Amino acid sequence: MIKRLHQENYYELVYEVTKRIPEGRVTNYGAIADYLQLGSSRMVGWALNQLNGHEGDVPAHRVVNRKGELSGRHHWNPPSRMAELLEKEGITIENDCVKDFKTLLWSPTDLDKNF
DNA sequence: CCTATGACGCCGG
DNA sequence: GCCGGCGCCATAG
Repeated sequence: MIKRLHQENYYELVYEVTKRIPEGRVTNYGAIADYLQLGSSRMVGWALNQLNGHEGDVPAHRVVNRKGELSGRHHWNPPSRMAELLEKEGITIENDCVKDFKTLLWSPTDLDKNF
């Protein structure tokens, strides 16, 4: 489990999970919070908010809300950047929403299937 | 210490 | 399925 690899603070754990979202797929805040047992999906948003600009190798654009909406787009500059990154991976965005969200949704629990 | 504020989500009506 | 209410909890002030 990831918690064993990096027992730092919770936002480091959030970044670790986010880095493992496959290209062309997305996940939501709640799925990450559940997997890490954070107790609140808001904490995932907080963690990603700390990146603000210097995302580095963390594909934060692949995290959307439970409906597939790009609720975090306003925290990018420009705000359209989030959608652009997703479309670059072959994902279609309609009305700030991931098209075919249901089928593109990836869950961190898939990681444990390898063990 | 206390209140407000979220890149959120569940539940009930 | 669409709201409103509420629970959640780290942070900021």
